[in-house]
Amino acid sequence: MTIREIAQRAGVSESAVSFALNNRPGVSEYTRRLILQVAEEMKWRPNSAAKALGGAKAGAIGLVFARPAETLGVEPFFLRLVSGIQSALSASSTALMFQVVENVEAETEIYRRWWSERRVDGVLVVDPRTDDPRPGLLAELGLPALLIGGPDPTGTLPSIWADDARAMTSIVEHLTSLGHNRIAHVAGLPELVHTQHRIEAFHRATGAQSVTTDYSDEAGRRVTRELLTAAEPPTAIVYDNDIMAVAGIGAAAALGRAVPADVSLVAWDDSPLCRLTHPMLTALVRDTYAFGRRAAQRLVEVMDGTATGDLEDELPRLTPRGSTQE
Amino acid sequence: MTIREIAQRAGVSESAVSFALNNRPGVSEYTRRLILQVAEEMKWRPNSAAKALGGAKAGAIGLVFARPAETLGVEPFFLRLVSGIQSALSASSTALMFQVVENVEAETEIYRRWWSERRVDGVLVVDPRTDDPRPGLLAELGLPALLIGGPDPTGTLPSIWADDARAMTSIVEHLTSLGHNRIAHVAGLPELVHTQHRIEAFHRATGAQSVTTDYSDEAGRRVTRELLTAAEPPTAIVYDNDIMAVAGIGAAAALGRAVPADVSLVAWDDSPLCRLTHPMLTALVRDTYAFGRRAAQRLVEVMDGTATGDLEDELPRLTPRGSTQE
DNA sequence: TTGTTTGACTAATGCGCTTTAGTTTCTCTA
DNA sequence: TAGAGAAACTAAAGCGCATTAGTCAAACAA
Repeated sequence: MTIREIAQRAGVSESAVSFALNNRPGVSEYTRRLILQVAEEMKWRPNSAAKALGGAKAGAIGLVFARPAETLGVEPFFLRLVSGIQSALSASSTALMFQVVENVEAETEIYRRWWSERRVDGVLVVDPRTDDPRPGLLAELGLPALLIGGPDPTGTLPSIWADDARAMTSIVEHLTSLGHNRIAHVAGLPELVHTQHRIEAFHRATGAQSVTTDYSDEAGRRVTRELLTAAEPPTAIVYDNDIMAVAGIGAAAALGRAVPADVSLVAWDDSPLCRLTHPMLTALVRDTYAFGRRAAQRLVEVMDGTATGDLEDELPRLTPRGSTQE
Repeated sequence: MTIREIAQRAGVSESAVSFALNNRPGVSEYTRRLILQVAEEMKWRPNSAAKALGGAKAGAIGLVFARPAETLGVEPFFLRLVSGIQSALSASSTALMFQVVENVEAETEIYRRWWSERRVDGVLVVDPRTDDPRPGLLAELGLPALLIGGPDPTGTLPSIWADDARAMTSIVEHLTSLGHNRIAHVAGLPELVHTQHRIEAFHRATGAQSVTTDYSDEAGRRVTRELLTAAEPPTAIVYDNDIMAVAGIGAAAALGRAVPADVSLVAWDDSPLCRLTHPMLTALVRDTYAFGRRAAQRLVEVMDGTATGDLEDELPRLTPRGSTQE
């Protein structure tokens, strides 16, 4: 199935076919229709390699997740994000190259490889970090990129982000409006920028310090136990992901504390997990699918130069369920 | 960074460079080393499009997940599998094209597209079904494929599979050895082949019928409630995934039934979820990472013709925890 | 009528690589 | 020492497409 066969069948030159298929001037309306019809009949599809070779476009974007193997894949976040990304990509029939690696170093290596092999036209970068080597590298390589999850502290890459600080403020406000004044925050990985934002916003709103963790259920359990057995235990706890919140609800039960009577719990990020507990977990809901979709759209715009700078996504909203009260 | 520049720098022809870089005969050892050194210095990487265009190999394999948007991504299965696949692929520097779609029809469309655009050299197919349109299509297209999760009922595609029937038997044996004789099985989607295998094995071992569901927490809760409030409630329940088992443990608690004193529960597939409950869930553990790895290796072998037919993976093993007893 | 412009189309080139067909040099054998 | 054969290397073609530079005829202006 090549362009040449179409040309033969239609009795025109290869160039005419190329013009017709790409909606370029140079063929009459009649010939264009004829060619399109023949191509349709033959179920022709452009060979992506040939296209990429000539036009210098790969027709694909890349996404890398850097996670240690053991923390892989508890969160529904990924699939939703990927799924949203693809919903935007399918319009421009762009493919997604996806890779899971152990750490950020491996991630940068993938970027180098993809770009030098011209496998992708751009990449989506997730989980911005403090002292992140990726923006610098990507700028140096000239590989178009969009940072998902926060304005680039170095100001190098364009980004799309949700306002974690305001979201944290809204959680704290919800809790204080319920009468809580001793609130704790079980944060995630300290090296992530959005963790910093949450911690700072939490500090501004409550004056209290957060505890950082590795997002694991184990950490959620341990920190909850420590908090609840302290001299002045908090009356409300905010967890940076759903896994820790679920672990926390278990730890509270094991200590004989009633949720929400003795302590209220809030999970950052909703998932079916939050509805599996008793009581169900109050959660901060984000539309990750839509987020991924918008991110991909924005990357496409960045790639063809029609957009630069940062784009703020909609604010996550709190969905109160049984785990908060008082 | 093209092969031509390397040729110029090294003072040889482009062909010589190509021979050297691909370890083909036709250049002396001395020249080969020289060329490799120059390539190394210039940090050259082959342009994947050019390579694909000439050699008709895309250097990538494909993986499609067909899931309705709302059931996306609670399971850790996916990232683990992908991660394992990539660990095998990185050796041959093959890329992974990944796509999430709504249903099997969309999945077949992706296969058509990928193959006609020559974006992939082969695909991994997951979740074999009864009346599955995919093996037929893939055979017709001539797109190399490996079925993950069960021998192809039509005998068309080579596959890699774990023995679900024997695994089910081992679970039932474990439960009967604990003294249980009224066992129920909350199965997953009835159209999946492995569900059928489990149901049949369960029937052979116990004489009882299974209940099929959509894997959701909601279904797990509902079925558990129905089972436990029946005239002769089971003393043990086997769930086809972890989500339903967790929902089940909640439903049992809501009905005032103690686990494992009143009813024992077993989850098919382990995950951190199973350790979040009280008591922790006895689970059937599979090494999904290794499974993915082996699957990718096998697909590579299938693609270059060194392997055909089915490959049985290791048997999942039961890890008893607090939820089974008596 | 002649020259110019425009539209429709074709020929030819190149993208970066692999591969086949040649060419040259060197080594071995009789 | 001539001839054959192998080894090392080069030249050239081709993969499928996009793109640029032509070609040719019809339509237009002077």
